[in-house]
Amino acid sequence: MNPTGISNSVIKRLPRYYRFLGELKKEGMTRISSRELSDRMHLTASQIRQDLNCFGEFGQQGYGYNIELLQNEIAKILGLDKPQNAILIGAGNLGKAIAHYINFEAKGFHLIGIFDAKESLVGQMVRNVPIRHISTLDEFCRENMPRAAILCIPKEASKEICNMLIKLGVKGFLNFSHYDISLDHPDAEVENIHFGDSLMTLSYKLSN
Amino acid sequence: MNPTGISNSVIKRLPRYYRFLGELKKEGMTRISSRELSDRMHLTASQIRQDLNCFGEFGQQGYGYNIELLQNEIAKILGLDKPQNAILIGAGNLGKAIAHYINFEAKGFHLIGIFDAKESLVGQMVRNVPIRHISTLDEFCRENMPRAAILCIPKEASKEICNMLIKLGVKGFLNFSHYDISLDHPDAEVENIHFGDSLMTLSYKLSN
DNA sequence: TAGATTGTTAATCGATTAACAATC
DNA sequence: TAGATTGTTAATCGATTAACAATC
Repeated sequence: MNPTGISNSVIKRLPRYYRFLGELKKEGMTRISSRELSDRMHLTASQIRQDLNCFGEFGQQGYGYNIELLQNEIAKILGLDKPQNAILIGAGNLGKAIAHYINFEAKGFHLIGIFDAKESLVGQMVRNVPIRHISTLDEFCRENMPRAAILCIPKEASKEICNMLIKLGVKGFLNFSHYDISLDHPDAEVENIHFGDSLMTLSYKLSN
Repeated sequence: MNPTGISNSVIKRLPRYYRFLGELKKEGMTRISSRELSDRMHLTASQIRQDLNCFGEFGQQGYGYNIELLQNEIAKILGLDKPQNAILIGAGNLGKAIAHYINFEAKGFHLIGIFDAKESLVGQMVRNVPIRHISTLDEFCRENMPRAAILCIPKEASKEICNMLIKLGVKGFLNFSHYDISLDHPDAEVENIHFGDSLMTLSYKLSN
């Protein structure tokens, strides 16, 4: 369970609902029942209704759910309507890929700065955001107060930078490094993405 | 539950055990009790013992676990000792980042090919693996029989390529695209990595 | 032998599914 | 009104935690 009282399992499913509803909208559909949505997403209708009812009553008996309306509600629940400032640390291949391909605005964030330790990268623009030198991070944060940081740097660097960012008021992390933020900072909100772990899990599944 | 009878929750924790044991080894430690490991990893000792006992009896009463031995056992369980051939589809920023930074050999795989639709990339080497044109994928697979594919391409392309790869004998996917492989191919092993979903989850946590 | 710590069973907790009355 | 489908409560299932006998 979370501070909000909603279980993590439910929250983790919300983005997928959001995506599916977006596709249905694109297909020109306007309403859908929990039953039909469950068929499409390969879940149970029960689960969908339970999940949604954590946040309110968005459907109508005998009718189902209005797709556009429901998608908007989920957007609000996820906070997509109030983007928060985020910075990206590390402009190597991975950092650049993130900066290039992720539509931050559509995911609830506003990318306001990119930082790297490599002088040669400083000044380059990625999607209208300039890469700055890591030595200017402190000052930048004091001025711009980002709420979230995306860590695309190695483990050792992450520990130090993360410590600093938390002192500067950063509350959440999208963490690509192997540094285990929560161990040192139990109150930080962290989403870990560990490619290596996913590969090993896949290896297990393919080996057994 | 899995074909192997081990629950997914357990399997997902194995890579983290593996990483922690590696660090303990680096620190020069040789043994550890479930209690001390649980303190370091912020889990319960019970859970650690339960998890490990799914696969065998690796500890000793009154002593604990031998770190090196346990790490090796987990490596075997994960299949890291028998690397499987994998190919990477899409050599944009993300694909390149993956090819550059991930130590495939250490994660149970052997990267044998990289493919892209962009002619200008063809022939470039990434870590000794040449980028090939996507039109040669079919032939390459027939000759080299890769077991796994990493999809770093957009949703639409993924659907088509994935279909083809499964026909060519690919069994597992590390999927960065929004194409929902399991819906069309229930028997494929899939690990999804959706940056966007993780960002939205983070947005939720920072908004509530 | 006494102390420590495992492997394993039993108890608890939480998440998912089923059922159904309420209602559009 | 009758049919459909929700919201919600109850039942089931699975995962985590606690307890403890076995044993090094």
